[in-house]
Amino acid sequence: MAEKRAPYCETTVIHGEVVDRVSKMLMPDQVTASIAEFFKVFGDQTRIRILQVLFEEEMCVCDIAYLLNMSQSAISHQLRVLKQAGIVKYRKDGRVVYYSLDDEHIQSIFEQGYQHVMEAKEKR
Amino acid sequence: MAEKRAPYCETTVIHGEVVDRVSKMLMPDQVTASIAEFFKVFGDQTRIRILQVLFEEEMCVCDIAYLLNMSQSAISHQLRVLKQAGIVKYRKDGRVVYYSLDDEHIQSIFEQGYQHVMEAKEKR
DNA sequence: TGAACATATGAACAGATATTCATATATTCC
DNA sequence: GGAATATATGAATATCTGTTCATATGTTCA
Repeated sequence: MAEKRAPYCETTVIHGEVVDRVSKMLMPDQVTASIAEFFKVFGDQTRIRILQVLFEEEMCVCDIAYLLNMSQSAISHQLRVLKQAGIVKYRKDGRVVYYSLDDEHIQSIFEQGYQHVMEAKEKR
Repeated sequence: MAEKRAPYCETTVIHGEVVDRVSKMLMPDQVTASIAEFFKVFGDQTRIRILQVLFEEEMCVCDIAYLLNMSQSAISHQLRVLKQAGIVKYRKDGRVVYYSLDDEHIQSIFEQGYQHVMEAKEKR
């Protein structure tokens, strides 16, 4: 049984056994923080649009900016976020920098998000 | 060929053919916005921790707050976000409200995030 | 070497977001 | 009915985040 109360909900543990059992299965905070950090990258429309473009083809910064009708700077900033998350990689050819996907799982995750959105649409 | 330039990168379309082809495959903004909105929900550690708890078992607000050592209010606010995103559902039993998962795909998406994080760890 | 150009980056600002605090709502039990 | 309790919610606040703007970096080409 849970012996002590946290600073909150101090009056009673409503379901002590359940709490005890699940508390043993919790991931370290470091892991849950990393997972949240990873998904945060997908939680921005600009980055989703960039990824969608890169699913189709490797592409340079200027062309992405043109396609999405956004500033080169904005795209460059977001590509850095994607790069730091290990989601895209780049290669240089002269002064042109080509970005492409760096993780096979990304497309699958993306598609599951797309599916969820589409199913939610049907329900309405 | 792309005929006009966007307000940005006005000088040249670097790869006109690529841009033209991909531009025809872009999803509507409404869709990419929804996808980003969906993933945004996973982009918060508290919500990730709540989901992890609910993977194990249906649970009431007070117990979740206790388990995660957070205020009842904070948990309640986040459960609302999860509910509005169609990720969790609830049932009432007296004054106790039990939350559980409302989408089978969620666990799969979560696990892919977990895998990515773990693989990223190995690479270091 | 210098002009042109593709990209990167730091600072600043505006808008979004998570938690706290106070309080409302709704249910149970005496 | 009234006290206790589980949850929900609105407002306020502090922090985070995305874009813009100005500028730096690095490459090409004349």
